[in-house]
Order: sequence, then structure tokens, then C-alpha cells
Amino acid sequence: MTFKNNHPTESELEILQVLWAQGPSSVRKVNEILNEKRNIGYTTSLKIMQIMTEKGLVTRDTKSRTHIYQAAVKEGETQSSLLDSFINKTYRGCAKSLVLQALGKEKTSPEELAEIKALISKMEENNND
Amino acid sequence: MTFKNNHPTESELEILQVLWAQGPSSVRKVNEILNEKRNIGYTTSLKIMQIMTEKGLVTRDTKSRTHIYQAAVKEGETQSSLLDSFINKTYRGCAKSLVLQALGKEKTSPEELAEIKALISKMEENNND
DNA sequence: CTTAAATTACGACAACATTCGTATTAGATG
DNA sequence: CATCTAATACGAATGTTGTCGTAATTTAAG
Repeated sequence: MTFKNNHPTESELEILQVLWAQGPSSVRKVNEILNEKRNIGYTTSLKIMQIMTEKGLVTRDTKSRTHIYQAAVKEGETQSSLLDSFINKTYRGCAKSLVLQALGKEKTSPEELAEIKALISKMEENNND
Repeated sequence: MTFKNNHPTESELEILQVLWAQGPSSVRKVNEILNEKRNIGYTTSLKIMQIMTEKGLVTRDTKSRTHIYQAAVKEGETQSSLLDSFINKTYRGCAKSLVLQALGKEKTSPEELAEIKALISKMEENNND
């Protein structure tokens, strides 16, 4: 039962996204990818990543001069934890409302809809045990 | 196409939740309800509600001494706007991932599952037009 | 070895959010 | 009317986040 009260901030989450997608990376690499989306100085990325190290959100290999950072938290668990808190804050804890609203949002492909229906069917089976 | 870049802060959202649930209310009333969940001083609630007035998140009737506040933004629109931003930040824009994870979260009642399936079926029909 | 380039470390600042104390004002009560 | 109570207005302190500049350090090149 790992409790993760420590939610990443918005910038931290941005960096985690890069590390999850790219794997272990240098500050330079992370900063370059962030700059594909928005302006952010090198030392800003560095600073945030140093803070994330203190918080335990990432670990780093300091053997070589260029430190290599990697995510210390799992993507799915982080999402799940953020989702819980989001549902509570925004939907008063009602996950159904969130799901309905998310599905209502324009284009969800037929394949995706099928996948979701399949999951629901599986859940219904389990409920019937 | 009303753009709502102005997301409420966490405290502001807390207050909006009260106003959405209770309808137009005095600061006293809002503060009492907030205090069912956590400690928060009267003047703190007041201050936040005053700021929300400036931001246009609420309006207030100042005819009588005790001002009556009401939400100036709709619950569904606010949720939807927050949801968009949440999906982008946390699920890299992939609503399906969010839905699957939300459904996977423990107990969703059979009725709710049925309701969701019904919605999906309706969406599939529309796609086939 | 000296210089240049790149990296890390650190401190400072601005913007914002949250919090509350205090002053002021408006009604109610006697 | 005088006083008390409750509400509003406002300013200030605090904490967090994001931002970057500058200094120090390490490696690489000449």
C-alpha cells in the first residue's frame, strides 16, 4: 500500500512525461524536448529536475559529468493518483460523471469505443461472481 | 465558442462546488459548509470569494448588508474545461487512457456500467451515419 | 598547461495562492 | 441615540512554483 501524497507539480509532470517517453535522459535532452512545446531555459529545467531528485520523483546517475535522470515513479501509478484527486476535486468523487463527460468529448474512434465496451463487459462478468 | 482560459484555483473550485450544490449563498453559509471538511477562517472564505468576483467566477447581490454570491460559471462547462486540460497534462491528450483507468478504479455499480454502455452504443450509432 | 565550452549548484526574484488580523461600516437592540 | 454584533474591505505575511542569472566545476581542445 504505497501512499503517494506527493503529487508532481505541473512542470514536474511535464518532465516526467519526457522521461517516461524517452527513458533515462540528460538535462540537455529533456530541455530540448520541452522546448519543442514551449520556451523554457536550460537552468530552469535543471533546477526542477534537481528538486524532483530531492522529492524522490526521479533518480540520477552522477557517475559521469553529465547526469542522467530517470523517472522514479511509474506512469500508471502517477496517473491513477492524480486521477483520484482530480475526480474528488472536480467531480465530487463521482467517477461516472467524469467518464461520461470524457466520452462525450467529440471524437473517440470506433476501435476505442469497442475496447471500452469490452472492458465494461469484463467488469460486469466479474461483478456477477 | 467561449474560451475559458481562467481555471479556478483549488480553493475557488471548492467554493464553486458549494455554490453549485447550494445555490446562491452568503459567505457565512459557504464558510460553514467548507468547515465540514476542513478548517478555514471566515475572512479567508470571504477574501477568496471577493477575488472570485473580480475574476468573474461568481456574481454577488449587494443590495442587503449580507452579500449573496452565486456561481457565474456553469458546473458542466467548468468540469469540461478542467478535464481537457487534465487529459492533456496527465494522459498526453489520450482520453481513452483516462476512461479505461477511471473504469478500472474499484467499484462502479452495474447500473453505472449499463449507463456508460448505453452512451457508447448511442455514439456508435451516430458514427455510422 | 591554458583556454573554452558545457554542466552543475545555488541564490534570488516575481507571480500567485492561501491565510488571517485589523479596521471600518452597517444593522439590530435596548 | 448609544452600543453591540456581524459583515465587508483591505493589507500583510507566508508558502509554493516557476524562472533565470551567476558562480563554480569539470571535461575537452589546442
